[in-house]
Amino acid sequence: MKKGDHLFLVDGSAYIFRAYHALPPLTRKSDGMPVGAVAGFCNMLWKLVEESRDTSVGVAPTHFAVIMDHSSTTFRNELYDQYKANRTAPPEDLVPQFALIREAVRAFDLPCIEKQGFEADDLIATYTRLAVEAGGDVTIVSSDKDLMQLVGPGVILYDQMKDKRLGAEEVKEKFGVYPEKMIDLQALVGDSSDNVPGVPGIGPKTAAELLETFGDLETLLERAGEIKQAKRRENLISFADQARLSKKLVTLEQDMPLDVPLDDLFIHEPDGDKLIAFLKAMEFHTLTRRVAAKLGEDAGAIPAAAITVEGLARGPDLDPAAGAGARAASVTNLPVQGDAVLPLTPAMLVAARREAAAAETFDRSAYVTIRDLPTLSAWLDRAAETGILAFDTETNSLNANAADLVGLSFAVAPGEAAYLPLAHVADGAGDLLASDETKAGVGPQVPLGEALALLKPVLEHAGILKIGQNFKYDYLVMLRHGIAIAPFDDTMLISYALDASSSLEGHGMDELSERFLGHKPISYKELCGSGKSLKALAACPIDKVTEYAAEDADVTLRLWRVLKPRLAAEGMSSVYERLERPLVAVLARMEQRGIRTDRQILSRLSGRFAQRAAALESEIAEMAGEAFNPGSPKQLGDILFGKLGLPGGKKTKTGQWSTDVKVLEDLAAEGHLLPRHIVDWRQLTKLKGTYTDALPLYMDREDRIHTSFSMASTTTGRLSSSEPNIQNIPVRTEEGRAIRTAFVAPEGYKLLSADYSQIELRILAHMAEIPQLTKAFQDGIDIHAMTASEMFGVPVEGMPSDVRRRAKAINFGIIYGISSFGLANQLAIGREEAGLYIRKYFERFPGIRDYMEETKEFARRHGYVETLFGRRAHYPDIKHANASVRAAVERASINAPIQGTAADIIRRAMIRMEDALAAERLSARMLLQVHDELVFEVPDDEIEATIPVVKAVMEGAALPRVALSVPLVVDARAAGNWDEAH
DNA sequence: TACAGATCTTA
DNA sequence: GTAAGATCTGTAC
Repeated sequence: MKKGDHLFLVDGSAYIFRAYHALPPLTRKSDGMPVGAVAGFCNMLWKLVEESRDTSVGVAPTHFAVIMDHSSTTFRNELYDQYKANRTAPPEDLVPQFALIREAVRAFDLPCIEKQGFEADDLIATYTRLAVEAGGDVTIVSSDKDLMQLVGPGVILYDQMKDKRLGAEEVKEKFGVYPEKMIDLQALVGDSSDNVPGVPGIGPKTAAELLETFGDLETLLERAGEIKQAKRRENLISFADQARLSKKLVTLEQDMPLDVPLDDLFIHEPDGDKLIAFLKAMEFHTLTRRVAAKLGEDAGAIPAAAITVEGLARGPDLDPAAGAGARAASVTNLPVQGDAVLPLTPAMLVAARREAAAAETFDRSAYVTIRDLPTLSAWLDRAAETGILAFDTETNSLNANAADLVGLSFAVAPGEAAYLPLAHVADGAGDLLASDETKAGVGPQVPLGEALALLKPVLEHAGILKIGQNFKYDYLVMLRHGIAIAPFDDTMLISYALDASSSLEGHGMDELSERFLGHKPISYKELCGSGKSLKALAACPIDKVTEYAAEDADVTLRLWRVLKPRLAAEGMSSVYERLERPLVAVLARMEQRGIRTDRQILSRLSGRFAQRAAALESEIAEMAGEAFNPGSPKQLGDILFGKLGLPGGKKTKTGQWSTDVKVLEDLAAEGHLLPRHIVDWRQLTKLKGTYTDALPLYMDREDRIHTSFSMASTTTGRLSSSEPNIQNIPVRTEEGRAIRTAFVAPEGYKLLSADYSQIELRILAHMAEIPQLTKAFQDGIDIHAMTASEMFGVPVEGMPSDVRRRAKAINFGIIYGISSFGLANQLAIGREEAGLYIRKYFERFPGIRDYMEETKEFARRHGYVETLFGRRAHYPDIKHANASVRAAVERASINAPIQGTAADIIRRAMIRMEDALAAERLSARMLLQVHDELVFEVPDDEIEATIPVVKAVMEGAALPRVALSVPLVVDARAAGNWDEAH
C-alpha cells in the first residue's frame, strides 16, 4: 500500500442482513435451498465491483476486501456481559446462507476476512488505520453509524443502497458532530440494538448540543453540575460511569492482530469462469447473463460449480491461490431488460423491478430527436408493440390552461426515449420581427397539426397505456387540442396512494427519481436558467431539450415499472383506481371551465379597502408619534412594546415580540386604541392584497378564473388549490364575504353551492360507534346542543348560546385530536378548566376515548392509519422520542382517518357527478371543490331539477362500499353569486 | 434573487 | 388541537 492507492472495505455482515431483509425469500429452484440473501449479496457486490471500476464515479480501488463478523462473542463481552445480549438469533433460513456467502466472496476472487473474538468493525478500523498511515485512501462500504468514527482525511463511508458518500461534513450534518466526536456522542446516546446503555433521556440531538457546549464527554461529565435542566443534570451525574463504559464499547479497536496483511488485499487479475460457475450453481440466471456479457465469457460453456448444502456442511473447498477481481478486458454495454424469472407473487415482482431499476443506467446520448413524420410513426408503432407509452408535454407555461405546446417526449422502454420538437424557435426569435429563416435556424420540425393527427389515435387507443407524471397537466394540454387521453396511469398519483406522509418527501418526479432510481434528472433550471437568465423553453437548443425531455419520459416509465406493482403488493390498487385516477379528468375539466368573476366588484372593493386602510395608517402614525410600516411585525413590535412601553406578552421563537391578532386583541381589550387600529388595518390590507388586487390578475379574456387543484399535496387525501387558492376565499367577516359576491354566474345561469353538513362529526360518530351521537344525527338534532346537554345537564330548549359554543369547540377539538392546551386557547379559558371539560366529555362518550387510543395504537403498530376506503396516511414519527413532537403526530394520526374519509367521500361524489347529471340530461357544470362543498354553474331553468341530483349523488357517495350508521346531509342553494349561494 | 418566518385566510 | 396556500418582511446570498 502506498500513496495514491485506494482500499475498499465492504462491511459484509451488514450487507447480508440488508440483502436478507430487503428482498423476499428466494429458494433455489432445483432443490429448494434458501438463497435470497446470497442473491442480494451477489447483486450488490457485482454492482459495487462494476461501479468502482468506473473511474468517472469515484476512485478505482487498488485493494479490496469483504469483512465479516466471526461469532457473537467478542472482547466487548468481557467489558460488559450484556453487550448485544438482546440480539435475537438470525432467522432460520438465513443461517445456511452465511457459508454460501463466504463462498460467493471467494467466487468473486476477493479476500473474505474475519477473526475470532473481534467484530467486522474492528477489522475495518485496523485496516483503515494501516492504509491511511501508508498514505492511501479508504472507502468503507457501509452505512453503519458505528463506523462513522473512522471518517476523516482520506476515509469516507459509502452507502451503496442510497448511493451516498459520507465525509466528515456529511457526518456533521447527520449527527451534529464531526467524526472525531462520534464516539462521545454514541457513548451518551447508547444503542438499543447493541444494548449499549448510554445515558437515559439523551438522544442524538441533545448529545450533539451538549458536546457542542462542553467539548467532549469527559469535560461534560465533570461539569455536568452546570446543566440547567434538572432531569438531564441528574442523569448525567448518576449515569456517568455507564457513559464511560458505553464509550469503551463503541470505540473500535484500531490495532488488532491481523492474519492477512494489508498488502495482500491487492486486486489481482480476474477469474470469470469461477464466478460464473458459482452463479450458475446458485441458479441466478439474470446475474449470470449480466456477468458473462460484461466479462465477454460464454456462460453456456462453463459448467456450474457443485455446491450443495451437504458440501458446505463439510467445509468449503478453499483455493487461496486463485486470482481475484472481476476485471474485464472488453466492456460490452448490453442493457439487461425484462424480468429474468417470471415473478410468482406481487412482492416478488416489486423486488425484481426495484432491483432491475437499480441496475439500469441512464444514457442521455441514446435519446432521439424526431424531426419527420416517418420517424414519429415508427415510434408510435413501437408503442403499439410494447403497449406502453410514457408521455410528457413540454410547454411554454406552467399554467396548463394557457400553455402552448413546444414539444412532446415519449418513452417505450427503459432507455428507449425520444423528443418531438414542435414549436421551437432560434434564440432571439421570440420577437415579432423574427423572420422565417431565423425560425428555420433550429432545423426541421414536424408541423403540429400533422403530428397531432398521427398521435390522436394512439393517445386514445384502448390497447396502449399512456403513462405520465402529474398527468392532469398533460391531459389538460392535450384536451385543449381535442385529444382525451385514455387509458392512462399517473406515477405521481401511484406514489401518493402508496406513500402519502407528512414527513416523507413529496411526489414530484425529481424526488421520486432520486428515491427509486437513484438518478438525478436534468432540472428545468439547468436547461433554461432561472431568474433574470431564464430562457423560454422554445428558445433552448433542441439537442439539450431532447436530453431533458426524453429523460423525463424515460424516468416516468421506469418509475411506473417500480411503483405500479407495489399497488397490488400493498393492497392499494382500489385507492388508486377508484379515488385517484378517475378524478384526473374530472378536475381537468373543472380547471378548464374556470369560474366567472366580476372585475368591477373587485376593483370597487379594492378602492374601498385602500381608502379605509390609508385613513387608519395616518391615525396609526399619529398615535405612534412616527411613520412606520404597520405591516412589519418587527417595526410594530418595537413601537408597541419598546417606544410605547405596552405590556408585551409572547415572544416568537426567533426572539421577536409576537404581534399576532390574539396579542393585539388582548391589548385592545385593555382599552388601547392603537392595537385595535392595527388589527383593522391588517384585515383590510390582507383582503386587498390577497384577494381584490390579486384575483383580477388570474382572470382570462372571458373573465374566468382557472384555479389549479393539486391531488397529491396533502397527507389526508384532501385536494389543495393554488394560483389562485379558491379554497380560502373569506367568508367569516362581512367585509371578507363581500369578495365572494365577485364570483358570479354568467347571464342565464346561477351558481349552485352544495355542502355536506357536519360531515367529519358524522364520520366520527360512525367510526367510533357513539350511540348518542349516531342517534342525534339520525333524528336530525342539533349536534352541538345535544353535546352540551349531555355534558352540562342543560336542556336543549332555551340553551344559552355560550354553552352551545363551548360544546361546539369541544366537538371540533375532538376531530383535531384534542389537547387541553388547544381547547383552552380556543375558548380563552384556563388549561385546568379545559382539561376538566375534556374529562367530562370522555366520561359521557367513553367510546371516543377508546377510538382515539385504538387509532394511536394502530398507528404505532403499522406506521400508518387508514380511512374507511383504505387510503393510508403514513406517520413514521409516531414513536418520536420527543414527547411534544410525538403528541403532535398522534393528533395528526387521529385526525387523518376522519378528514381523509370525508375527502374520499367527496372525491367519490365528484367522480360520479358528471355521469349522474348527464343521465338526467342536465347541463350543470362542476366548477369548484372546497373540501366539503361543490360549486356548479347551472342554467336558470334547470336549477330545480339539478338540486336533487346533486344532493343524491353527494349523500349517497359512500355507498355501496361503506354503509354509514349516520345519514349524510347536503344543503344546496342557488344564487347569482357565491356569497348568496353559500 | 431566494428562502424562512410571521401572519392570516379557508374547511 | 387537524389540513392547506398566499403575502409580506427581512435577511442571506
